[in-house]
Amino acid sequence: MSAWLLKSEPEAFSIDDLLAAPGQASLWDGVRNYMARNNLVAMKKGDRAFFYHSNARPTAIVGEMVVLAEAVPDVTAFDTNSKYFDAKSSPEKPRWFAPKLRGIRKFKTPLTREVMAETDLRKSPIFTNSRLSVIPLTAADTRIIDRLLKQAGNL
DNA sequence: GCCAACGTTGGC
DNA sequence: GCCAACGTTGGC
Repeated sequence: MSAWLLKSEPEAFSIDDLLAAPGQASLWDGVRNYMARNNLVAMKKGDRAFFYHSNARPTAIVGEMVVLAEAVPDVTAFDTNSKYFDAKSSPEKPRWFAPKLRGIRKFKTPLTREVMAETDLRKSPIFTNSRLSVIPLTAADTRIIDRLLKQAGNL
């Protein structure tokens, strides 16, 4: 089982939006970056995922999720009215995919980027590739995150 | 709001 | 296939 960090701008889709959705679940759609897509497709049912608020104050891990269903073609790419429309993706030959995530909890004390930067997480793509919106976490990364969350009383 | 870093596009 | 120009992301 793997763990992931998924970024979203809270103005577009926040942890509160996820927890308010039916079944506290939502497709993670609209991702239009190949590396991020490959990571979305690699996510397996039951994997852990951390919800990260980007372009926010503060930027932080704000909650925890679980992968409910593996990625299916992202239908927003087929919708000409969607801001995620992509003419190069079709139902016959989909280019973009979306897994389904379920929110488990929102953390009382978000784990800020600032705090993460003081640890070996500095070596993770969270810091070395800050533009990647779907990030695989190593077992070591996950241990650090769990430790920090525990310290802050979130787990 | 600025801008660095990075990804994508398109001319050649 | 290279690379300049351009667009976007996301930290600050």
